[in-house]
Amino acid sequence: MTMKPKYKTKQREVILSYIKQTSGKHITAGDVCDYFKEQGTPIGQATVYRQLESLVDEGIVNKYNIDANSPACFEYVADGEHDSDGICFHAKCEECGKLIHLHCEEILKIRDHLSEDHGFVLDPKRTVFYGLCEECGKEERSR
Amino acid sequence: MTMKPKYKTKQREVILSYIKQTSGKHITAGDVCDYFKEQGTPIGQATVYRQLESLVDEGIVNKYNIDANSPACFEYVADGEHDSDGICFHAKCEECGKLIHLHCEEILKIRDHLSEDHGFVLDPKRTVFYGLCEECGKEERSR
DNA sequence: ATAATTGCAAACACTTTGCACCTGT
DNA sequence: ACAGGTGCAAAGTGTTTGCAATTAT
Repeated sequence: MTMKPKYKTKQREVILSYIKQTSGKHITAGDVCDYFKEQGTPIGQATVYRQLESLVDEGIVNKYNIDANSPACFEYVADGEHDSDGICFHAKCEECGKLIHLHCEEILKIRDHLSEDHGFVLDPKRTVFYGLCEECGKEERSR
Repeated sequence: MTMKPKYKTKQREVILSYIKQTSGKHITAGDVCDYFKEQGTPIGQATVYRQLESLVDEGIVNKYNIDANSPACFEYVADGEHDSDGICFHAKCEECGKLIHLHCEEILKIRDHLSEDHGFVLDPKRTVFYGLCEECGKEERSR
């Protein structure tokens, strides 16, 4: 993984540029296709999937599988977070969809535990903690 | 959720019984279909999906969406664990696809941390740790 | 020149649905 | 009797793939 693309194509450029524009939001492969179709410069869906895949491999974009049967979400990795050795984890609220960035130390302990006791090398780029955020958790409890 | 089924059918009985037998393992809807086909008592896949769905609604079975593009996994909720908030976490190897069950205590700490320090209520059913398993991690390093 | 990328359409895998028939109550 | 369940086949989704044409180096 993390292999560089060989050629710099028009499609790659505009897809990356679009995904940068939408920083902070989650977009799906379909969103990308739709966007370029609307722009009058459609890109084949196979290309979109392939480019997104390689952007993920390169660590430029994160991919989240929210759940089976809903399309995968992609999100630009904020500048500065690249290659940061996985200091940033993400937690996503299942209720409101909010994405929380976890930069804290504690989280790293789980990584060490998995590594030491289970021999499992955790990949923070791909791992998302799902659950309920503070607000939504409160609502849930008050019901 | 947690609505009771109306009728007690043959299919429901045997599906539940099979899923109890496989406690501790993850099985897919396809596994269930295959099993009964091999037994010479096939059950329509629509029925399997529908019954699994209601077992999940009833809290008798847990469903895990490991990732898009691989089938959903089902697992019998061990007696006594019902409603117990789920003690089992999962780690999936990005390389070989192996799924590891994490039943250990340590993992629960992350849950407490997220809850106490971030107000985030982690959902173990939905959360999957991605990374490299022991074997694949070794291979990676030896390259 | 030649290796990679594109894009179409077809293939795929998993899951859901429509509907006529069967079963449990 | 009749609500509910079954099972087939068909439709739906999201994603991947084969391959000939195109493009970047």
